[in-house]
Amino acid sequence: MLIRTRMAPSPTGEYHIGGLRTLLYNYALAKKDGGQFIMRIEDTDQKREVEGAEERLLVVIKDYGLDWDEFYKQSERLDIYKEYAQVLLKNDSAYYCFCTEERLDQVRKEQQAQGLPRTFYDGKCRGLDKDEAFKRVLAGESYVIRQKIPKNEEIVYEDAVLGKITFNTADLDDSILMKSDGFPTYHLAVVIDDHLMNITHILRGIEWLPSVPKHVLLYKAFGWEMPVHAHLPNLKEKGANKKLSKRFGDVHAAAFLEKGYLPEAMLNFLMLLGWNPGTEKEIYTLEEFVKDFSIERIHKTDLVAFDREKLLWFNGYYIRGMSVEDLHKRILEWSKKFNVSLPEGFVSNSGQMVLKLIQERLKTLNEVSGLISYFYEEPSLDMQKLTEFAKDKSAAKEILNSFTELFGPLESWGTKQLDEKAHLLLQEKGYKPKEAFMTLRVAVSGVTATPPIFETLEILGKEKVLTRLKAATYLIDSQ
RNA sequence: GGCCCCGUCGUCUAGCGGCUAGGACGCCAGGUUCUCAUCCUGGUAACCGGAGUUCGAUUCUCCGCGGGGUCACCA
Repeated sequence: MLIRTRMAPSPTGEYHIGGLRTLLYNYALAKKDGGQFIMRIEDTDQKREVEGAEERLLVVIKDYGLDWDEFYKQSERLDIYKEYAQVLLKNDSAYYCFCTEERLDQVRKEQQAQGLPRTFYDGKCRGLDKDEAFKRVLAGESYVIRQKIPKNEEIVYEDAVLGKITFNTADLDDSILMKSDGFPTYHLAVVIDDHLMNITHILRGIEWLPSVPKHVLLYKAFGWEMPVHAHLPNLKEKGANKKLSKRFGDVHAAAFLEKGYLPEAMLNFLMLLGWNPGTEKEIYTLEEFVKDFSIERIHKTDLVAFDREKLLWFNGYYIRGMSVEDLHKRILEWSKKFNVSLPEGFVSNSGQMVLKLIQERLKTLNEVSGLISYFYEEPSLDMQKLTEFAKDKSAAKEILNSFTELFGPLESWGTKQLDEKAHLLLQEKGYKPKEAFMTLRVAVSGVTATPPIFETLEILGKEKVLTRLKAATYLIDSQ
């Protein structure tokens, strides 16, 4: 039997990074043996729908390199849900309920006042005569359809990850299946759709676990076979037992892309949050993951920390592993997509020479600008930094003058020659490597951390280097 | 609070009765070195607690403790 899985997001906001992980697992399970992955938009709550959310969510999923084989929208399937709700009504698994929201609020308040451990529907309409109820419906009275939960019945369910779980229907409420606006609730729609779409496996967040018995009952009422269900641990912030929160950083899948995280790095990071191959392999392409993934190796836990430091490491790892050409191309595409302006010199092919120097220092693409700025614009010099490596101001100035005299007459300008000449100079003048090179580094770049100095000088070019040495010397003189 | 789930280094995890409890990120130290980064080497650090089963429990059972989820005309 071919495996068919699905992802069923609601267009109620920006796509969450945790959703991407669930999607990834479902995707891998289906693709592993040539099955299908289905995308289904669960837009049955008109009130919560956010303008443009559906489109953005589909775009971001594709931006991460994932795709689907079939696509559905629940709002276009309303007739189907109505039809199947009738089946439930007929076989006594559901009933019409005419209670108003005001009355339900009132019931809840009373129950709370009584100090009951939980609130529940009091079953006022549960025993209504069927013909009587139908007449009221025909008369145009507003109604919902509720699931008729059997009293005190054990429901045993086998979770593919968690194992056997037993529920009792006494803990369940007669929840609403069909809303008064004619839209189904999640419980009804999900069961009907998963069945009609031949979904064989459902991997979803563990927050859905409590609704399983309702679904079991629904499958039973319809006489349908229940797909394999498996519940996944949720993502939390590292160090806090809280769901991912903006307070700690990005939570939207799209935001990570904008920051300059690579899809393949993010996917690799996500794969290992709740699953592992049982070997020590941690670097995974999507293809390899699809091949190795299995439900059996999903970790049985309820919360997994989203370690942003490890994500950063993965991203740097993937950046370092790329060819300079590819990385350069990726950075240009990224800057275009997110309207990030880069120096013209960097955008041109010669930018690759600069990129080569900073590649191993890059963790996210948005760090590029900060790391390359002094190659393209004059750095602002800080007197303190400029002189702190030499004995004093005049020593710093002397060092800069020596380098100016050394570089000025040079006809060829390459890393190797510069290196040799500079070291000869140090010997001759008796400068310590650190004081000389750090002073030089600050003078030409404005910062204390750069790629190796001679490579930096080579790319900067003789003209710029001499200009900056002059500027640095002036600065010292002026103070 | 009722119900349900979970519990190995700080974090992600391996482990499926007997291991010096392994790997990765982080952190620390050393090496490379003019800085940063990379890279290499080494190190740090964990079985929630208590009973029970057993010759032997991280592993099985029970209780406790801790954490999480859920109790809507939201998904």
